[in-house]
Amino acid sequence: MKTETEPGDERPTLKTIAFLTGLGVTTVSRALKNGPEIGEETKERVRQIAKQVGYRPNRAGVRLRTGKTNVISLILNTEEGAMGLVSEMVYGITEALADTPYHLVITPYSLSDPMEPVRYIVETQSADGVIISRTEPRDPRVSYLLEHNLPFATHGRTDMGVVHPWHDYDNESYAYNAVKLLAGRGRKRIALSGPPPQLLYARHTARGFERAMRDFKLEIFPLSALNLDAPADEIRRSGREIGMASDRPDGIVCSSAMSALGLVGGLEEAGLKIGRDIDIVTKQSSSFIGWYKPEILTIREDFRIAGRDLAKSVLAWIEGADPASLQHLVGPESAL
Amino acid sequence: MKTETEPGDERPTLKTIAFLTGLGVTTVSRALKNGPEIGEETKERVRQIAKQVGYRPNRAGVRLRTGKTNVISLILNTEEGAMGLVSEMVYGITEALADTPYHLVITPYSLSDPMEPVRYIVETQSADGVIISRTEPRDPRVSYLLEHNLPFATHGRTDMGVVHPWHDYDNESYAYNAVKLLAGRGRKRIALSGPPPQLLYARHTARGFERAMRDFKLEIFPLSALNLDAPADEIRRSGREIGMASDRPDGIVCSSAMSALGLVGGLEEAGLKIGRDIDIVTKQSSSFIGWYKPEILTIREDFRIAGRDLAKSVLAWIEGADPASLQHLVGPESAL
DNA sequence: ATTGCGTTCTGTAACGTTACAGAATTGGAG
DNA sequence: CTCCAATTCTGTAACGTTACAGAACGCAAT
Repeated sequence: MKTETEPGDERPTLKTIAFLTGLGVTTVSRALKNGPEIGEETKERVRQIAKQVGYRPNRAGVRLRTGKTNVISLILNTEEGAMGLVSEMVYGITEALADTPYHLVITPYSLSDPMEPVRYIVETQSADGVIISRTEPRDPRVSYLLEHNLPFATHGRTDMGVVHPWHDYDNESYAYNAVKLLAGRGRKRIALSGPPPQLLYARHTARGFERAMRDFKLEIFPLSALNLDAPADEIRRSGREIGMASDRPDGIVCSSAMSALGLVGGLEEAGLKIGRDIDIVTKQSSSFIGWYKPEILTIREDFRIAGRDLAKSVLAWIEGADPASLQHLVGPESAL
Repeated sequence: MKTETEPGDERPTLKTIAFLTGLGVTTVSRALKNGPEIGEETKERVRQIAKQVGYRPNRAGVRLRTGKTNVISLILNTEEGAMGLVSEMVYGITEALADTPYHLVITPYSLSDPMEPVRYIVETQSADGVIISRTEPRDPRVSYLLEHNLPFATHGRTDMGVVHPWHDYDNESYAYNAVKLLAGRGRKRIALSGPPPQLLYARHTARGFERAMRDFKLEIFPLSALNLDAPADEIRRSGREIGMASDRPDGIVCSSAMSALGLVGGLEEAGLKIGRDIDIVTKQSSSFIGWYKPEILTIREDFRIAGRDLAKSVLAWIEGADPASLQHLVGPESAL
């Protein structure tokens, strides 16, 4: 016969439903998974009762039995300062995970050992998939995860002749469009304040910039030593110097809102008026630039879209999709 | 997706250690928990082997058996725009969780149903503790969690005659110090651009502001309709109007970096120079203000500390501490 | 000797789930 | 009527852990 009496007070389990329907636990389990060997009528009845008692599968039970964690892990470097990036990306990921059984867990790492969280996750099997930020051109985490068959997606491309899902902002297209914007406003001498040269997307940015400069027949104002990783006051000083130079540019393409702010600060110190004497274009991930200086031209980079896309790709890979089909280059103009 | 099963390739469990030591699984379990009924020598031997084989307890096993999830859930509103806040707080939390078995999972909610994630966590027992942001003076989530005996901590105080752990920035002290700063620079007519009045900390801010204004015998420039929730262009326009008023203030205390930027934009449009004609003080949670306008006076609000403190409080409550002892008001001057 | 007792260890069962092998019930086909 | 096969359901075992009730042992007190 069946089991003892059910108090009804506790969290409902398969057993509860089995008791209420008079079916076996196994049958209930199969029914809720819409298994083919269960009668349609029975399935419906089980589903009804399940909804009535508010059944929610116990994650620990599933995980113990099947090994499936229903967890996506976002690996974050806690030392990076990129403010808006993290929250927006997290929001995007949670959006993509909202109607799935997946949870998002944040796994931090310090620059002293970037491999640590990845190893932890693999060794303890604590996630079904991983999202990596701050991807490097040759990223050891990527090789490690591939070796251990753990699905993942990277924010930013790699350059190691290996295929995996990624999402990247189309910085080439950004730089091209930025120049185009400046050209449209009649600017002639343009400078580029790009990312640190060792990063892959510095190359993309430079390529788009140079292509546009050729296409629109503009003059490049060289700005070698300056990049986003420079300290605030240096960028600011650099802005002042640029502003005071006799052959100063009348347009600047900038790869981050932060450095744009620094430059603008310096340029204004030098007595220039943005929008009149010089135009500056920057990427913006949140709207705060508009709060202060609407004169700064902006092209959107949406990290929420990035998060959503990365999460979707990991899920797709988990479900067996071809990783080669999960690589997305998203430009300023496109919406996902 | 699955690799070949190699003999020593499996993840070690208690059974593995039991086999290696010749002990029973129970003994091994008790030994690793440093239980009193196990011989000291045995414990040491078990610990050694465990370390050797790299034993890590299986979370699903523990969770299924004991109900302990080792999860802290951070409940986030995905519609809020406060950029730096989230990432810094997340980092702070992960710091506090770093040397514990706890994981951080992000649970999002939309403004349309703030109770949803809290209910979910309680019903599915999916966390041992919860951290709540955007706390309201009378917060239904707080009552609900108290009712269901789930430990939690709130970012911001409540006003419902009920005791629970919280962490709050001392906005009264901030406003007082901000005025003091302006007074020290010889400013006489000060305006306050505070938080939306329905929020609890608007009251705190106003109190500190008014107290300082009395203490330093300054004149309040009234600024009724303006608060942080106003749209960007309105704040900007407001700044311009203030700047052009004949009785304009010579100092402004501002509750957020964003609105400070808007105001400064407007003031500069009106021809004022920050630091000469008028001084403006704002809270800053990241250093980006300094990137653009070093003339803006800033007082730090550290969300990383907030995250760390909140996480520590939740853990302490879980371990049985008195919630009344887990309430921290952190001012601009104090470090935790 | 027997009893009692503390110390140290052990086996069993259970948490909720699913894989698997098997059982009961149909409805035809022989 | 028997037999087969498809359909639908069931019980058992296992994932890794810990609570619990006990077992084996030495040792002291009766």
